[in-house]
Amino acid sequence: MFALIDGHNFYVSCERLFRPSLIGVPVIVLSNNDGCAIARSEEAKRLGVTKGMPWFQIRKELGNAGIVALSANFSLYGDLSNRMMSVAAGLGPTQELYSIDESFIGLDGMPGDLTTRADHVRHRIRQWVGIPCGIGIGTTKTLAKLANHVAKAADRKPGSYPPELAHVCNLAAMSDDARRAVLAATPLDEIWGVGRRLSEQLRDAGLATALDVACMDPSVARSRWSVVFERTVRELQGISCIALDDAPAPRKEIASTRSFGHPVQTEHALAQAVTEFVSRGAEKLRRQESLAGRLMVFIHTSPFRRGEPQYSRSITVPLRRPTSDTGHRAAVHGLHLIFRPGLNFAKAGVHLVDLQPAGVLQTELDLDDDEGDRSSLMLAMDKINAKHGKKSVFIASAGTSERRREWEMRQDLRTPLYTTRLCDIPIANA
DNA sequence: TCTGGGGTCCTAGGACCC
DNA sequence: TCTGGGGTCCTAGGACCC
Repeated sequence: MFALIDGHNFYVSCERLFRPSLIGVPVIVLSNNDGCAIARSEEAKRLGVTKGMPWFQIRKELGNAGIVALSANFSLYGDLSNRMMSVAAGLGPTQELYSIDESFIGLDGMPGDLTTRADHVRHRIRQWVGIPCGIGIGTTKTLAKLANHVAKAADRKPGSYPPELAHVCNLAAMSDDARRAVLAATPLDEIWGVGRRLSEQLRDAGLATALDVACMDPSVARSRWSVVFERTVRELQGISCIALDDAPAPRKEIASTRSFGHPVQTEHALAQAVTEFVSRGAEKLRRQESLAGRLMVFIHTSPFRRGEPQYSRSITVPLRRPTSDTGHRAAVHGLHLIFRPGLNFAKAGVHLVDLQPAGVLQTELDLDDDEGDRSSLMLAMDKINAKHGKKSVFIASAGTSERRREWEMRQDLRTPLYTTRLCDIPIANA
């Protein structure tokens, strides 16, 4: 038995916690670079702001609708997520942190009425952390996910589902008929694992609802589509195929990529950006105690600028030996091999791949090592940055603040780091 | 003028090697 | 006349998730 807890319009709820004046107002949170809407309040959704809608388009179409737009404040969301998840953990014996605003809870062996218990946890999160949540319960993760959707829709779209399913929806506690009715009222694209493409194909095949998928023959799902979809069908039938993952394996790949605030033409500016991406990736690498065996660099122009020449290339560079060194020059060398002058570059990034645990690396004789062992330097950097704030020390070739504006992203509308930076903590006046 | 970032998994073609 | 098969690596792209 599984529960899925999620925070409603999570980023918007985090912002409203510290600015109650935003309650009842259409609010959106923008992606990095203030590009497009990644979170929307209910009011903003009702105005017609769609998922991923570009900010310039929102302004053009809804400029005078009173929408408040904010730049993403991931330090704030991450901190509130930790608080929410630690309270959510009280629902059952095991927990999987699925995303910043969602968590699966394993409920096997829990005595008593799970619906009531879930409702208590929901209220506790609301009271202790301040984030409104919904909870879905089912015998498989896919059903718990679907139940979570029902809990949300029953509250917000009157008539979509029976109103008593709002906030907490326990599919496992329903009669077979009631559960079938819920599945029959759920459209294809609300099924976990069924995206835009697959739901199109399923519609063409004559299916319309989650109930239709649940009634499919799994072997047909497999032969006509894929093993992944077969698993989805079985999960909807109540056969658990996806286990709770409460101890996730270390990442297989670490990416650090950014769109630029302005088009970038020079190799010099790209090299600064790429250098910064490597340091960011290497920090994450050290945090999970891994080393990268290879590194991939890519650059590309903006696919949205139709009239302009397009260019997109990537290159994978093997590292002389696995490393998590912030200052690694391989990315800059790779960049040099794929760079072409005379283009407006819109985005670049670095993927660290072939990750392996740092512990098992055999030491070698450093007969021709040009960099030497810099692990203590990295340790010192991480400590300084942890104590004095991000980027207190950094690689100079990533550019100093004066000269990096050329590629740095726009983020003009960010709220303070209310909970993670001392000088940003709000002061309440008595 | 202005369109995110970070993941996983899968597929496919070409180069290269034996 | 008749021109293999299997493997790896690299690059590229698509589908899905949040």
